[in-house]
Amino acid sequence: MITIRDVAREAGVSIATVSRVFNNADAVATDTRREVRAVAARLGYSPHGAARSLITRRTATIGLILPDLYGEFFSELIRGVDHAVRSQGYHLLVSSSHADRAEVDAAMALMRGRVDGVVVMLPDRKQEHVPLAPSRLPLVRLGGAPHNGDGDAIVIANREGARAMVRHLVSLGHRRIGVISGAAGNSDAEERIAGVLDGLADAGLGQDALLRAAGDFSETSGFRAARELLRSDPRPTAIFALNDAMAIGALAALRAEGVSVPSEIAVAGFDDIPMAQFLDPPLTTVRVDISAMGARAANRVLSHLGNGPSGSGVEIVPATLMVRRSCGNPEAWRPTIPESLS
Amino acid sequence: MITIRDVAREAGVSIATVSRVFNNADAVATDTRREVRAVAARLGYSPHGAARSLITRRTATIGLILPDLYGEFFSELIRGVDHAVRSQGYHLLVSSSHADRAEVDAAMALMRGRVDGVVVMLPDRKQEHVPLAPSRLPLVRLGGAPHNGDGDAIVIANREGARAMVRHLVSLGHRRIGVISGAAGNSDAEERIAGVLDGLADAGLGQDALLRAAGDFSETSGFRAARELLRSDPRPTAIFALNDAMAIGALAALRAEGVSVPSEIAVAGFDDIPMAQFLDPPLTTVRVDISAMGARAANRVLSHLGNGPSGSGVEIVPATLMVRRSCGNPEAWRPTIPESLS
DNA sequence: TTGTAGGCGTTATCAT
DNA sequence: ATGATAACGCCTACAA
Repeated sequence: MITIRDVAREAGVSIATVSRVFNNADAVATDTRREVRAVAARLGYSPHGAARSLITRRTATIGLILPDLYGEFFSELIRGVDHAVRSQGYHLLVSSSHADRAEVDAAMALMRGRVDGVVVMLPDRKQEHVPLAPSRLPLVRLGGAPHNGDGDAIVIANREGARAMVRHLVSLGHRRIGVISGAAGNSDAEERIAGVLDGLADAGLGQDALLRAAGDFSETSGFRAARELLRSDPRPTAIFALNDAMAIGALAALRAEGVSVPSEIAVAGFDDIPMAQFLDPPLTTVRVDISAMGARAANRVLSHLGNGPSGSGVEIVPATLMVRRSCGNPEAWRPTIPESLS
Repeated sequence: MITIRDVAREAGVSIATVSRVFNNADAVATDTRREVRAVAARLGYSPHGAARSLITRRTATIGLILPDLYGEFFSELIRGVDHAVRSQGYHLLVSSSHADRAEVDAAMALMRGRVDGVVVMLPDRKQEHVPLAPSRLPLVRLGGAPHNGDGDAIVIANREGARAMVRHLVSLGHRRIGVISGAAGNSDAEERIAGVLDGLADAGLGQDALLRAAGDFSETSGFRAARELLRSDPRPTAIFALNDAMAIGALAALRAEGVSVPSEIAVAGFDDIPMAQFLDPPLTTVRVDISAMGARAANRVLSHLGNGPSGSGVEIVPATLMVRRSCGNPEAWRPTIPESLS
């Protein structure tokens, strides 16, 4: 390994000077600086991150802890976080597939001395109160319930979004709505259920307008749940899956059963799967800008590190109702075509 | 910050002993070990990563450098890499959005002392010969051309996949095939073009069977290119977009123009967008297991670090032709339904 | 079984 | 403007 010493020796200066050059300290003669840079380039030297952060007490890295990495949701999320983080000169340390709280704690412990702050998405509701005690790192929670005691958080407007969807469905004349719920204990799912109830209440409809079927956010569970809903009598005229993956599963089930969508049964989803807009039959969804959510979380952490404007508390990311028109109509595709081409 | 000293003092032992406990050294009395663990837990101590890796000369982290993070491709990729890496107790440092070689080099320099090895996906063909010189890290290239001088690499069977697709299209009777090419200079795209030519040659067809339109792997460019292909006379009976995103753009264009798919014009794609199978009109694609590709790359790096079986050289990930039947037929959806449910 | 001490590569504080 | 040197938190011979 080639160290700062090698550069110093080769350039005929002290290591302090080399260090100054690489830290853009001003008190270095222009000639010296140029010489050092040249030698460093020739030797292929670059500072050692670990050594630097040991003395500096900053790693220029933020950690991202996720429950799982599946589908476009996390792709978007990581992209948002990465973008925000890099724009401030930080690195991104990703750790995913943490099914329970113990694993999250372990991941956080492993991150000590590797990151300056961390964005955490908890896998489960009952594990939502993050222990700020052991970890003294700036921490921002991502997703989950809005009111969650202490700490910063970026959460989705789950309740409002679901409420808007139900109101929309009711306005289309639906009086019997099947809801495919999310993973048990998942607070995003629970918030959305609450929003569904809100929406029904808004419309003055009772619980009999609601048929529930259990899902776990997976496509397979959506397929299964939709088939179950079809067996109820009378069956629903609309199915609202609490995330897009399950909505897609539901579409597959309806197609398999020969049910036409949306004329016989309308299908709605929730989340952000950009490609959902290309699906046929059409899927009305509540869209969330996941990438922006990730960026906000990252910026929040960075703000605690002294970068950018500071903020704290719970921030809510809007969930917007996206209505798709019937699919046979070319107009329905219009929104997917860039403005400049239409 | 709470250090190993604090634990040592509190537990009434030396820091060496505490260190031994945390490194599972055997030469520690059971009582001592238990006591140290208890104190550490009470104090919320965990070893400092930077300090540890400074002396250990290993960071237990591997880096992943990517050109961009868009769509499910990278989600899958990261998932594969993350999984492989974590199973060996390593962390994952992600750095994306590197549009050109200079940025890749910068990212690699920044990673010195932060990672033990690195997986790099180059943004561009002419930048494919990675400089192993400055970086002494184990490095595995991901994607790109198979024969690329020195170094390890995991690449997609681009040529074979594209060839299979063309042969398939020809076997369906298509004699005029529009190809939407990929980003200029992108070697995956170039390999696929070569495969297309192979396929035509196999069928004894000349260049007149091929209509080319330029794309850049974006959905928008696919839309634009498809519209261009429609204007040619005679127009193609099949359109093969060199990745799925462009294929989706092409579908939108055909729909906008009122062309029915696949009866009037068949559309084919390339890559791995799992959701592509839910699209209607149906999209025949060459599927690549991106997640597995990421895992292989990671394992290759890890093998150079002494974990698992060693290997070297270029490894090729298969590209499989996935044929979708007509969409009006419920059978077409069958493959998307889990076995256990059908 | 446990403690002592040197050093990992860098930055920061003093001198000069 | 530059150089010596003490940390930073930890691991690991070597001693005890």
